[in-house]
Order: sequence, then structure tokens, then C-alpha cells
Amino acid sequence: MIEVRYERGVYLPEQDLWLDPWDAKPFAFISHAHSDHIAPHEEIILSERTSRLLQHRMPGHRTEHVLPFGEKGTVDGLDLMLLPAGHIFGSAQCFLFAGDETLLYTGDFKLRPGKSAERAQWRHADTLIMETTFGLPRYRFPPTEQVIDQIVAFCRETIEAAQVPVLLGYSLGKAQEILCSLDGAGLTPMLHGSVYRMTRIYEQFGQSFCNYVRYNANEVAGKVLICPPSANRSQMLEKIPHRRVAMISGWAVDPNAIYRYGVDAAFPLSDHADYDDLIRYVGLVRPRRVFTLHGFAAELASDLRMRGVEAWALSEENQMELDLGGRDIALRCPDGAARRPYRSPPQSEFLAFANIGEAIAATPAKLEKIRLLADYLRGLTSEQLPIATLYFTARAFAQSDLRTLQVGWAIIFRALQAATHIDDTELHRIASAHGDAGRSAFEILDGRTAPQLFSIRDSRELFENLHRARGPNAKAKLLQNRLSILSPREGEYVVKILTGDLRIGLREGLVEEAIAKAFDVPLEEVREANMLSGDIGQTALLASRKELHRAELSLFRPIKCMLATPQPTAEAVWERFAGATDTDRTAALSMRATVYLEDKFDGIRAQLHRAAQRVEIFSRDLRRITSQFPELADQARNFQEELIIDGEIIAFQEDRRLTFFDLQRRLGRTSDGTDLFARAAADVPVAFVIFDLLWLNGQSLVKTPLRERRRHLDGLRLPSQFQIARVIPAHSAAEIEQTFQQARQRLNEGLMIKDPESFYLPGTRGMFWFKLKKELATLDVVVVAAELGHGKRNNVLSDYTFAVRDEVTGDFLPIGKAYSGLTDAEIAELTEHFKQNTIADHGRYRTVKPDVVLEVAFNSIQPSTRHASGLALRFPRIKAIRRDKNVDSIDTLQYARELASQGASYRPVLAEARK
DNA sequence: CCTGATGCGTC
DNA sequence: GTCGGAC
DNA sequence: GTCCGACGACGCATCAGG
Repeated sequence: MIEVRYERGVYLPEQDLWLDPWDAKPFAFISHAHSDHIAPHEEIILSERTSRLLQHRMPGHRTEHVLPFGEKGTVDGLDLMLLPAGHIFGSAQCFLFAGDETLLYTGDFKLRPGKSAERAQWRHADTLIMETTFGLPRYRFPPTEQVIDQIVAFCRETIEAAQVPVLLGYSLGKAQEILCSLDGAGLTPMLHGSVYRMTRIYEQFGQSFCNYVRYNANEVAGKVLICPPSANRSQMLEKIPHRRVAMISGWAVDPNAIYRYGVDAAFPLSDHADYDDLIRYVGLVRPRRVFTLHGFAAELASDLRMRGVEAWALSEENQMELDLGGRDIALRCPDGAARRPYRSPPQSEFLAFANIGEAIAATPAKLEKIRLLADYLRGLTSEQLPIATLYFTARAFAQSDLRTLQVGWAIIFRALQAATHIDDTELHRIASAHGDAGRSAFEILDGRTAPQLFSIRDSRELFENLHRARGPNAKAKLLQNRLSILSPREGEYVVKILTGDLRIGLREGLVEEAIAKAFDVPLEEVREANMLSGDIGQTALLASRKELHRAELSLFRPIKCMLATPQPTAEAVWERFAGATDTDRTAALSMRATVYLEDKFDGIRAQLHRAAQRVEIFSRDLRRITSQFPELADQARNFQEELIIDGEIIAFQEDRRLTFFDLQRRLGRTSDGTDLFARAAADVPVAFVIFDLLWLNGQSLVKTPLRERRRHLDGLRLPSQFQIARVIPAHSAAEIEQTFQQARQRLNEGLMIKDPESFYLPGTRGMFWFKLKKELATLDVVVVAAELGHGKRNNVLSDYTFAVRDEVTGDFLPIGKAYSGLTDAEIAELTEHFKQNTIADHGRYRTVKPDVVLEVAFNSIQPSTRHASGLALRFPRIKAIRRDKNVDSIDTLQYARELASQGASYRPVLAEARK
């Protein structure tokens, strides 16, 4: 008989033909266009409709043999015929003639007539290779009409309860079947983007559906949303506050289906044959032998044998058994080294590092943290010192090193799961118990790994390899391999570094102090060297060799920028200057009583270095952004001097109001193709507003007063597109307030207030520069959802989604999130309240009874797709809990929209900067 | 091909 | 960017 | 005063998956 093999797909060696192989093959039959059946094969046999669908799902060149249903054809010397499989649109079975023998391969199939798939046909065959997803007697589906009635009833009841029904089904096939089922029920389906696209293709083939609309976050009310299963728990659905989700799948007959899928309901409408139809099909085809495939293949084969049919399962079970064996060994011997009493176990270097981290976390006293770290650093080799020091700033790469890892929460958890084979529910329990990736990693790895030694050098290689690996899958695999041989503590610290968050109450400031203490060098020198090199590891190394003086300010090595301290009012600012008593600076100041005011521009902070041969522009955290602004770099060559200027790059055009969001559109673009930037520059023209001068013709001006630096600045000849921010001297709080108002009328963010006698203090937010911003307005909103926080806010509901009222429908539409602004006590109180007023608990996230009114402040409001209101707030913060207000008195969507449109309708008044 | 999720950097 | 809290 | 941690929205790039 025809030889049949299985290796990630059915293979017929005599015909050299693959049937639905997983991987790319030279010659294959493709039964249908679901993506688990698609790979870049060279030459394929398929139906016409599958061909069309494939063009959309996997464009590209290949040789296609398109055969009509029911007609015998010859391809590469093989005689065969395609028969409709009834699974989805275009799905085919392959009927093969080999001498006087025949073989029927079903692919995915079903016998029940579907509304959006061709009806299945069959022929007698000697060999039947059959898909058996639902090969157990418990999978018997109720009559289709009955299931459809249930689905329609579910939708109607949900809508009547002012909620949104969401039906989950694959975007190709199932979704259209659902769509047909809703026909005539008086419901309006709304289709997720991927469903929409597939449905349009169906229509090209002449299939017609009832009226439907494409997904639009603002119009879900009253509609029936149809989404692929992957959309469940997605942000798209989470945004819909009152939704009831139903899974449409054959698996719905499992009693625990709603828990497994995390849905509110499940209906057994399937694209596959149920148990009864599988048995029936064998009777129809009357084969001499059967091979079963997928799902309960072994069970059905055994079942058929009991019924007197020769039947065998095609599968890869051996592979899985091997995997389980490996894990078992790891479990039994989690820490081999510790159980050998004869040799003292070699200490893992990375574990020593992690243990110091734990000790630092354990003490709240800063001086104690510094002492612990200093002692540790002193004992390291010159190879280890720069690396371990860097790790204590939770970085894998130095600040001046522009590499990134592209590894985040999602990849970390995937790797943890794969490394430990941990149970899904257990993983989620642990993850939600901590809300801290590092702590979760410890618990997940604990007892589930076979630790090996991990040196500091190994760790460096790990991070470099992670950086080099391309794509989330490759990165996850690399990480998984390492995690599986780390002790839990080491794994925890690897994760902490990956997330850039050590959470041990220690950051760069204290690391600098520890370096100073460890090597007995002045703290100021350490800070300065770190600032100049942007590499704390190298700074530690220089400190250990007493060579810190080697680092000095120079062109093309960016320095951290000076920051401003926020102030709420003009009076508060003035107090800072006039109220101080005892320094020379304030004495001099109160005599002259002068401060410098500048408009605060809403762009991105930039530091430009220019010499005769070269120009570079750096961002606030010292990244090179020269290539983002080629026209500025070009023009900067026209300066006459060698200089470093500090300023703000803003989106700017004479006759157009451009905002920060316009500017953002040309940030972060990568430079493949020069015309990309030509277009970007034309789209969003920019200007460089200069407000400081740090270097001029070979001399650092960092330690010259701002007054002097400004004087030098005034002497510069400026290329076009460069402007100097105007300075307005002020002598009282009233003048500051007045100038602030003027700045706002010029549509600038607010005001900068600077001490004219101050030096340029890189990287510090001192008492020499202040900023005055003030909120745009406040909104009274109601909290509709609350979320558990992270780290120390792990056990409180600290994150609130709040909504305005739609004055037409009465719905509460989310407009933003915030916790910032509340005290710990208030958060604790609200946590208690929300726990008792929860409508639906989704683990870390819960929808709550809308009865807490907050007053939120923000700096601007603009259209957005992030929230259902269609609006979002910039810099939202909570001003007060309005216990005096009830839900009925909160602000309306209408009012929020007015605020948004006001901001946009101002006549442009241009930045009054001197050219 | 398009959509959505994720990571990162800007504010 | 925002803010509150701890030292 | 200063640092630290726990958070917001947006846009671009990249990748996975339909």
C-alpha cells in the first residue's frame, strides 16, 4: 500500500509529496489558508479560493497548481483530484490515484453544511488520512441551528443590558460563519480589522453578508463585535467597559471552557467534524486503513480499531515524552553543588553580585547601602568592576552605549515559562502576586532550574547576545536557555537588569557615592567623571586607578543637561530667590533683584556640538540624534565658532501652528533611504531655540555665570532655523506672573526662571533654574476601573482609569489614567473602597462601581484612540478626591471636546525669539 | 499585505 | 513629563 | 534638598500572526 510517513506534516515518499507540512518544502498540497498550514513552499497544489486567500496572507512568488473541485488532474506525473472539505471557504481534500490504489487526505474538514464554506464531498478510498481534532465521544455538537439561536439570544440579551457582546472566532472562516448566522437577526456586527479584511475577500468571490461595519472604538455600543480569539484580553477589548465575551468554538462543549478561555460564555459552533461525523465519515469512505491526525488522534485510532477498522495515529509524541524526562531530572536535583559535602562549592560570581543587591534592598539606610556596595566594589577585579558597577544602575549597557536589548516584560515571561515548564495558572498566580518581574522570576525559577556557575563575564556575554539576537523569538530562546541554568536569585537579578529596574532603593546617585567611598576619591570628581563619560563602569575603573582627572569636558562628548525644578506659582518662584538669606548669590540678587525669564518651549531638549569639521546633536539622555535633524546639522556648519549650545528643537513654521506631536512624528525614524528624511523635514520643519552656551572656541563656559554665557550668546551670528530664546529680566512675582501669561498667549508651555549668576550644573535639578507650567484646566471624572500597582504598590489598587459622561447616552467613557497626586493614605482608602465596589474582577484589573469622583488636572487634551472617549490627557494627575460631588455632576464628553478644540483653534502667535 | 502588541524614547 | 515619600 | 519609585500619553520601529 501507499507508504505514509509523518514528520511535521504528512509525507508520501513514493510520490515525494507533502500534505500540509509545517515547514517549507519543495512540493506540497495545501488544504486551506489557515496560517498554521502556510509556509513558503516552492511548488504547491491548492484550490482556487485558497490560492486567492493565500495571496493576501502570504504574498510572494511560488509555483501554484490550482485545481478545480471534482475534476481529475495531473501534476508532475501525479493523478489527483480536489474535493471540498467543508472546513472553511476554499478548503480542499486531496484524493490521490496511485496505480490501482487510492488515498484520501481530508485536511481540516466537517460534514455539516456551513453557510460560508462549500459542502464536503467524498469518494471511496483505500487509505484515509483524517483530521481528528474532536476524536472523543464527549465532543458531540448540538444541532447548528440550536447553537445559532443561542448565540443570537446571547447578543440580544447583552445589548438589552446596555453591554457589548463580543464573539471570538478565527478571522478566516469562523468569523464569516458567525456573520452569516447573525443574518436576519436584526443585529449589526462590527468587525475587528483582521476579520474585516478576510470578509472583504469573501465578498470578492460573490459571498454576501448582512450589513456590518468596521471596528471603531467610539461606536461599539449596540453592535456585536466579532474578533479573533487573540483579541481576548487585548487592550482593544479591555477598553470596552461593559462587554460580555463569548468564545465560538467546538471546545465549548468542555464544561470548563469559559474558565479556560477567560470568557463569559462559549458556544459549540465548529469548523471541524465532531465525534459522530468522524465515525460517520469512515463509514462513508470505507477505507482499508485509516491514519488519524491532530487532536485525539490516538484515542480515535484505538476507537476505530475496536470497531474493526485498521487505524493508526500519526504524531510526534516521543518528542514530548523526552522533554518531560529532562524536566523531571532538573526538579529532583535543583542544586547539585550544595549537596556535595566534600568540596566547598565554587561561588558563582553573579550570585555574589545578586546577594549584595539583596543586602542593599534589606536596609533602608542610605549610608548603609553605600557601605555595603563600596565594600563589594573594592573586592572586584578590574574586569569585573566596570560591569558589576554598571549593573547596580540596572543597566546592561552604559548610558553612552547606545545599544538596547529590546527585551521586555512579554519576552521575559515567555522565557521563564519555557525554561521552567511551569503550569499556566501557576505562572499567572505568581505574576499577579508580585507585579514585579524580578520577584516573580525568583519564585518561578525556584526549584525548577538546574543551576550552573555564572560568572560576571558570562553575564556580559548574555546581554550582548540578547542585543545581537534578532526578533522576540530568538531573544526569548536565548534567555530561556540561560534562565534554565541559573539559580533563582541570579535569574531575578538578570530580569531586574533587563527591565532596567533593580528596586533596591539604589540608583546612580548612591552608586557614585559608593565609588567615592570604595576608592577614597572625592565624590565631586566621581560625579563629574561619570557625567562626562556617561559610563559609570568606566568611572569606577578610573576611580580605582585614581585617574578620574582624565575625564574632562570636550567637544563631541555630550554632558548631561541642567534641569529645572517645577514651581506651582510665580510667588513660589520669587520666594526662592528673594526669600533665601545667607549666600553671596542671593545677597547680590536681592540687591539687584533680577531674575531671567524665558519662554518654555514645547519641543525636545537638544545639545549641539559644532566644530569646523563636524556637527553632532544630542538628546536629553545623551543619544546622538544628529541624523534625525539633518537640516539643522547642515546649517550648524554655518556658525563661525567652535561651540556647544543647549536649547530646544521645536516644530516650527511661520504660518502654521505646530505642536510637540508634530515634532514627534519625525523622531525615532531610522535612516534607510535619504528621501525619508527629506520628506520628514518638509513635513515638519523645525527650529533650534538656543538658551545656553557651554563651550566657545576651546573654552568651557560651564563655570561662568549665566549672565556671561548669555552675553557670549548674543555675540553669535546665527544660521537660519536657529534662534535665541529671548530673556526678559524680572524684579517681582507680579512681573513673573505677567510674563507667564504672555508666554501662554504665545502658545508656549510656560516660563523658565533662571538665576543670572548661576553656573551650568549638569545633570542636577537645583535651585537655580525653575519652571512654571500650571495646568490647562481640570475635569471632574469618575473612576470606572482600578488596577493593582507594581513594586511597593503591588498590593494596592493604585492605578485608576477614569471617565467622563456621554451626555447623549449617559455612558461613562474613559478618558485617562492616573494615580499621581494621591497620598499613600488616600490610595489605601480607595483600595478598600474599590475592593468592596467591584463589578468585575479580572485579576490585576477590575471594573468598579462608578461612584468615586476625582478632579484631575492636565496640561493639554487631544484626540486619541487610547480611550473610548476618543480623547486623552497630557500629564494627567489627580488634584483631589471630590467627596462632595456625585457621579451625576461629573464633566461631560461635550465639555472635554470643547476644551480640546479650544486648544486647537487659537490663532498662531509665533515664538517671540530673536532671529 | 495589514493589524495589533511590544519596546523604546520623547515629553 | 507628573507626583509623594524617605532620608 | 535630594534622590528614589511609581506612574501618564504619544509616535516610530519591529515583529507575530491573521
